[in-house]
Amino acid sequence: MNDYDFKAIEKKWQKFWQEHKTFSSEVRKDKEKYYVLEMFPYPSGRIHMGHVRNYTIGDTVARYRMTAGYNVLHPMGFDAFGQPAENAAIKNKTDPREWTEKCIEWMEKELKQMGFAYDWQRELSTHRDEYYKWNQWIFVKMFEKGLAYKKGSSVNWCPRCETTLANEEVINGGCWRCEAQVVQKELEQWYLKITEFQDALLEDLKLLSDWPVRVITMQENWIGKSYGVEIYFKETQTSKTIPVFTTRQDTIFGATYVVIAPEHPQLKEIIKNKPEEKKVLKFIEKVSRESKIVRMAADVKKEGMFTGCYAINPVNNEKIPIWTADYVLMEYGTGAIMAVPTHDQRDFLFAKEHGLGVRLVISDPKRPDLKALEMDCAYEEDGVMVNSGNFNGLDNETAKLKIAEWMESQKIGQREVYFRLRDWLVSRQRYWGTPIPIIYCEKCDIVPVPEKELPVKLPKGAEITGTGGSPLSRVSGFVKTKCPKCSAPAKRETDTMATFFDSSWYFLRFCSPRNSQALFDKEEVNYWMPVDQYIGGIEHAVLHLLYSRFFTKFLHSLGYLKFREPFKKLLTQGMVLKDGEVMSKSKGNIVDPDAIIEKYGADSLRLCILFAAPPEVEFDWNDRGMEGAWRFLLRVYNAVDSFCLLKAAPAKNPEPDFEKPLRFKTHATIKKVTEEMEGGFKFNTAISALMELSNEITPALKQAQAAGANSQILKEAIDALVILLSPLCPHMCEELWQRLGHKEGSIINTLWPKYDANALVQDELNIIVQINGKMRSKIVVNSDISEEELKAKVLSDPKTATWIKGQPVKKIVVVPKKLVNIVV
RNA sequence: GGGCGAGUGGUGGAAUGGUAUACACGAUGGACUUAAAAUCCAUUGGCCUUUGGCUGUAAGGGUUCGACUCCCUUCUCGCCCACCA
Repeated sequence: MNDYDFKAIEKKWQKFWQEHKTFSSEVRKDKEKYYVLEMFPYPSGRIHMGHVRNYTIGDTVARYRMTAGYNVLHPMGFDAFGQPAENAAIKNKTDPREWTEKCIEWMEKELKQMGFAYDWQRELSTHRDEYYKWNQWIFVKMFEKGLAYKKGSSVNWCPRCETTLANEEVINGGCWRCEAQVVQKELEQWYLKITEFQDALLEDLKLLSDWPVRVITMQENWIGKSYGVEIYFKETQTSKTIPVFTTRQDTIFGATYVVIAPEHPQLKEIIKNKPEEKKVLKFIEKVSRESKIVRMAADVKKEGMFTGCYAINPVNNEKIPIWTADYVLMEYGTGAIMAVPTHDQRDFLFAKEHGLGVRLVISDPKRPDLKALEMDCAYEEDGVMVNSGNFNGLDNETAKLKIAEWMESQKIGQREVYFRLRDWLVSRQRYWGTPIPIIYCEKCDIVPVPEKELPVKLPKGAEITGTGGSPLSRVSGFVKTKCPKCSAPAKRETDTMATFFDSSWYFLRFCSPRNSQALFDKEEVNYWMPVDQYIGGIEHAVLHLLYSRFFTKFLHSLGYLKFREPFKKLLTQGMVLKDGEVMSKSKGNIVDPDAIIEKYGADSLRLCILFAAPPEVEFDWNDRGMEGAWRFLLRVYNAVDSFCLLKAAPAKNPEPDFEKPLRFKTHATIKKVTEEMEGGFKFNTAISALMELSNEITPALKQAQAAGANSQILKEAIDALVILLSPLCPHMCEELWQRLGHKEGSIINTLWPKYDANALVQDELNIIVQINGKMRSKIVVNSDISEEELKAKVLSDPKTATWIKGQPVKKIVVVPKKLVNIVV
């Protein structure tokens, strides 16, 4: 029926690319570099539609850049450490390494089936010691700089995974991986001092103008820098200073009580020997047992009690009660607040519940007569200062500055900046990860493993049960070692690193993946980096992208990198849903890419997924889309096939009437598709433009067939169609390109076409005629018509005249080359 | 509660101040066929008195010669953050 044997074509070209190393890359100073990277996958064994979408977008960008003459780096690897391998080990008694290697093998095969233009010679996997050796190297460097440190504190603990979690890994109070409720646990753990770079991480977001705004906002919120004042309240009995942090120092005259976090170290001191002591201690005990999630749930009533103590408000020497309550967190600010019920909703609710005082200090311009006692919610907006001593009458924004300055001069407060960002808890009680390269010696304390002894290899044969802490602690041959400093018997650290550590610098390793002397070659990394276009899921907006920026800044501070930001441009692609839901095994709504490739081929799948929606929008998978993609490819294939059968054009090419419009369409399409490939990335509209071109080629081809001869304009259109489509559907286009007479090499070595501006100049223009803004007529005019001639022509148009009906013309608006609007 | 985004035919979507619904899917009718599939052709927002006209981009208002597009109000949905003082 048809000859488009996609199976044979796809196999043929995949083999060709592999044999000719078409996509291998090397540093070349004579060409402009372009590094395009998609977030590397966890090797689960099978690729899913999310991968297909992510990697098709990246591949299209990469292939376009290759064809456009750039020196392109487009690598692929595997983020191979992590829990699924360990879970499989527990369930099936398999070795995580074997399981992972097997999965990688399957996955590579599937990726190759999609025809992605990767430089496979650069492939890496984080579970190999040649890679994780450099994880350990980075860790040691951080340790030496004081940026990797161990401390005991209350940590996030997933009871199901039996391991610690970073703050970034706690989503809605649950584990990011298994969704189990996270609890707090007192543990001694390793942290990375990401806060060392908090200012740079926030400030340099300004350099990322090509990142989606929402990712920037999410990172800003996560870092959470707030400017405020630390105000010194004095406890009346002990005269101890209790600093509180506020961003609303303008409301200080409205403070009617102070709240101190239950965990606050000063709390136990000030309540000593007070009648309330016992009750308060009981409350502290109760809160400490509560999980953070329960405590922070929005709908839970805030609990608290009076401590029996009082504090002096330093601005007016007022004596106000000190309370303790679970709505104040020890981790943020100073762990104590001044409560202003009239201008903070949380304080308002708490004050109402416990009958605490209220005083209005900022008046609402919309309700100037409002009284504090009549309020039904806090007024948190701007307004004019009242009941605030010398500051009355000022607007509160001005007062903020004046009060801060005045407090500093009186030494009752100090301007401060607080961040929400916390250091990164990086140790995990897992087997399948990078061993933390640390040795504990009784004499020398914590000693990092010297560089020449790296890597600390992950031992084989550890018993993985999923319970009872770090599996490595049960491998005695691993634990027992000698102190590198004093050679006394010592013990190894048995925790492993969070896998986000591995992925925080892999983009650097791709620049020199086989280097055994260093984590990367300095020259190569500074040639290829930063990544010009990074593509991945929005779910990494904070986690992976923030950590990667942190690592880049760290290595930059050591002088290894010349750049401060790893990813110049970021595209966050939308999810692929099925029936409005995320595809998952448990829901049984998985669409298997393999089955689709089997039926329609990889090119159709690539086209379908790009045509379905713009890349950043999520879309619902529909099998019908495949039919449409398939039909289009078939039409293109058949068109090129029939074109090849035509005789070459005679020396004197007769000009069939299709030629001029076809040439216009060809060059308009080149323009449109090039713009989208360059950075617009609306592949869906690029594809529709290609379909339009194809729709114009079809009748032109019929005419040429009838005439029995070729046409240069038709040839140009067909060539353009094949090249412009090649980044999207590479196999078929390689094949067609060859049939069109280009016998040598790959289509990526052909230069991407440039549009001819002359071809886009039209002799005649369609002008829209509007009466009072409504479209009433269309006229065709010469493109060089003057404005006056155009007006005259429009007014003489009979159809226009019937609409004017002799009414006086008030105004004529002319939009050059587009329309004329007559106002009557 | 805060932030960001979105709302357009039966469906995915196009148009970012100038012909609303490009391109496709689906549907209907026709050609081909013994038949079906495939393919090709035609129609396809709604309404009407149908060679024409009215109306129409969540709802209402505004700015403009002209608004899906800009501004204000309201509604709905999605995502992210959420006792951060």
